[in-house]
Amino acid sequence: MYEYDVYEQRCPTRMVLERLADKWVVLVLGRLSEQPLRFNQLRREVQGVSQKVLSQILKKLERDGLVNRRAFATVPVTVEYDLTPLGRTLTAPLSALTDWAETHIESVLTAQQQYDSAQGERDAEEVSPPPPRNHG
Amino acid sequence: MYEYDVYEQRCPTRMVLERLADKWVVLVLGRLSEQPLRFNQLRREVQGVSQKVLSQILKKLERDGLVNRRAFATVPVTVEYDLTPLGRTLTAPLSALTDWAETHIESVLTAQQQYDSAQGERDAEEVSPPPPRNHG
DNA sequence: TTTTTATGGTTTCCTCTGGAAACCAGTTCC
DNA sequence: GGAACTGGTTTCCAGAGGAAACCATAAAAA
Repeated sequence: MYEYDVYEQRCPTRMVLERLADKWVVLVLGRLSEQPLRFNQLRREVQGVSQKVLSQILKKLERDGLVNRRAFATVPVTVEYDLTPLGRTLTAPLSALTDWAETHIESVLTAQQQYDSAQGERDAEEVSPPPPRNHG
Repeated sequence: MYEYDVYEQRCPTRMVLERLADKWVVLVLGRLSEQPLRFNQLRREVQGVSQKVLSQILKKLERDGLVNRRAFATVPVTVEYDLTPLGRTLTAPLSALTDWAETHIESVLTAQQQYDSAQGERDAEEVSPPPPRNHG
């Protein structure tokens, strides 16, 4: 509806897409969709995130209204993160992505092997002779 | 199935997710899902991509078996890109992402404004008194 | 004739982000 | 007296991304 279009460079929706289309964001929101987690729990679950990036991401997600941050006055301070109702509406779309990765990984690996092994043939690249249509 | 898990750092599915969870990849595949496009057509449609990044992405997507590249021996060479059957299985999951961005953009913008205007209050941050559970 | 436009890229340069690791404050465990 | 836990911030460096130039070729425009 309206004039929003992610393909336009300055559209706010583009900013949102840039936030979501990030490997760490997908993984963090995926874990939080299962249960609330604390900072270091998240860090261990999402293998490979640095502390810096994780805290940056959580801050941005909180600002976007996708993640909720609660601090408890325990001995070492306890901070718990969980999804907001808005963040929950992302669970299905994002898990569709990770699901796709896990179900089609074999096809992708096969394609990569074929591509790599056909390297020599592409060096003698053959272009199709007939022009498809004019382009001006 | 099996032992694939995107949350493990060295899992091949993680590599695939890293390819998909990229703003340019989402936009490129989104346009190609509508119709085959040539290089410069894509460049104009996906506003903001540099030529370098676009060619890098198309090469990787071709290697992953998601995109098909065909060259025609026209006067200036014509190169056409379109989705493979495997790439087509990504159309629904990816358009779910862009659709989310366009339908929830208002909520996100509102959340950002609230977050920014409540900046002063968070400087005097109040932690919840009761500890939720022990953590060791 | 010279300039401009188009094709599809590659290469160079520079900035900005991401990752690794150190550091910080406070308390409990050994 | 350290070591380890909590949740981060800061520093430093390498690598990725964006802007722009460059490449070859040909048609169209001036």
